[in-house]
Amino acid sequence: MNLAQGLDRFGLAVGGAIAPIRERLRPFARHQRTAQGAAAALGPERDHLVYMLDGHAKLVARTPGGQDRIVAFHCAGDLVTVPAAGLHAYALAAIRDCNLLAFGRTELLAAVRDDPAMLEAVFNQVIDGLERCRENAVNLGRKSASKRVASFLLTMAKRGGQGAGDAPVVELPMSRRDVSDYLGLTIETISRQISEMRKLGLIATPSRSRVQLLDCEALKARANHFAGAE
Amino acid sequence: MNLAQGLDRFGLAVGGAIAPIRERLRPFARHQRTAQGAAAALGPERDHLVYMLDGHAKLVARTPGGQDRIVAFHCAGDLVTVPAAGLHAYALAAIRDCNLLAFGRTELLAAVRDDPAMLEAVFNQVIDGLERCRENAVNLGRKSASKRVASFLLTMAKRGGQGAGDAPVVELPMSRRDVSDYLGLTIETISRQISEMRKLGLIATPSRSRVQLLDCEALKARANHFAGAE
DNA sequence: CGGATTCTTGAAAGATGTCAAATGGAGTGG
DNA sequence: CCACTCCATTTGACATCTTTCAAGAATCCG
Repeated sequence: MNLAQGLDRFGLAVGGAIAPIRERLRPFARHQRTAQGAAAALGPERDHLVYMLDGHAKLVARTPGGQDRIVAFHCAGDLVTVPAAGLHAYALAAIRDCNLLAFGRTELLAAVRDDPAMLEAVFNQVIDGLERCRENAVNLGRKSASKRVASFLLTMAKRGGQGAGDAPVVELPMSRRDVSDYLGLTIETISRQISEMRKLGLIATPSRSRVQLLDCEALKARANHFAGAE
Repeated sequence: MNLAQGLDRFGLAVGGAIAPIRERLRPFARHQRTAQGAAAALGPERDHLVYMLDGHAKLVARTPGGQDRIVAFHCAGDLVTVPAAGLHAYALAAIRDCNLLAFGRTELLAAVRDDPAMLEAVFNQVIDGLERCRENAVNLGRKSASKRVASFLLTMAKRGGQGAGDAPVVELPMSRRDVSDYLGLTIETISRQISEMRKLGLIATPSRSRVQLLDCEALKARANHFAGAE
């Protein structure tokens, strides 16, 4: 997804006109290019909102123990809320090269305050982020690894939009390590789950970073665990 | 915490004047009294924002499998974002009798749009909710039960504000079942953790719903697990 | 005071984590 | 274009932790 399309998503919710929006926001934002593997340069002392023009990124929380936990994955068009350093230090790290627009929380609000449609778009995106975080929390609270991984694949498929009808191919730009840090499992467990699903014929793995969902219904059943105890 | 104090929190962020705020919001809100054990009557078809005047509540996500997972606990002064029914059906259920102000997402935005301070207060509260959800997600992603429970107690202590200096007493208005649904553990595991911490002298349990934190530093160490692998 | 619910404790089974080694793919250089 | 090397991923065996199932104790409420 390119810059124009990225802004388009933002623009659609707002009401259409793309160029004017970008121009309005520019004075309040810092445009930033972040190379794969690097973290966006945001001061740790206050909240930020980052609009992703391009690329893929992960929001990482570093625990006091020094371990990294991934809180969210984001792609072009997302507005990412990056908390100031509190109990955990947060960083937005690029999985693939990224172009970002970084706002201070207060500044973004000031920028969109006078434009009701724009304000609503920002509000909606923040709430979207909250709802995704909640879905993630629900997923993490379920114990079994099989449900977490199946649910993860389905979520990525929905967001990726590679909806090739019956058997969509999902791009996983992040490493197994990232997936494990996101799902609260080890890379070995992830790998075992992937293998098991492949043996069961639920998925195929054409390449290291690609997964094809062969049987979405069965995956949903695996994720939701109908009927039985959860 | 009573109604005035509840609004006060909201009011403080806004800039002080309490009565006018309540009056301004009233036309857009539905005031609702929810008895202990009951769920707030919110239509499932759209997002809501609920301001808690009073009481304690839990935000529950019902999975397709029919199991309940608790996504957040809330008390007076909180602005709770309640998502429309999607993958999970959400409900705001009262742990103790509650007085609520329920807004549609769009209506609340319309109500505060013209008041910059008010708008910022709402924005802040939504982002607060997001950040708490993230902290929770980080906590859930950590494997060990001891860390989850220790972290939970510390979080509740910070929010409860019963800061009796060295050994704060934390009120846990929710049942063990609720805690287990929140932390993704079984009630037995919760109970065992509580017992172990008591044996270690980290906490005392004056009553079923009260926990006294005898050694906060040790609890923090237990929660964060300094140095060693996480 | 008594019943019922909630919480606690115990023992065994299952699942995931840990450690170690082998495999395979991706990219590099010849 | 092919071979080689490196590193992420996969697989295996075992230890550990949580769940499960079952029973007993404590607390709350009427």
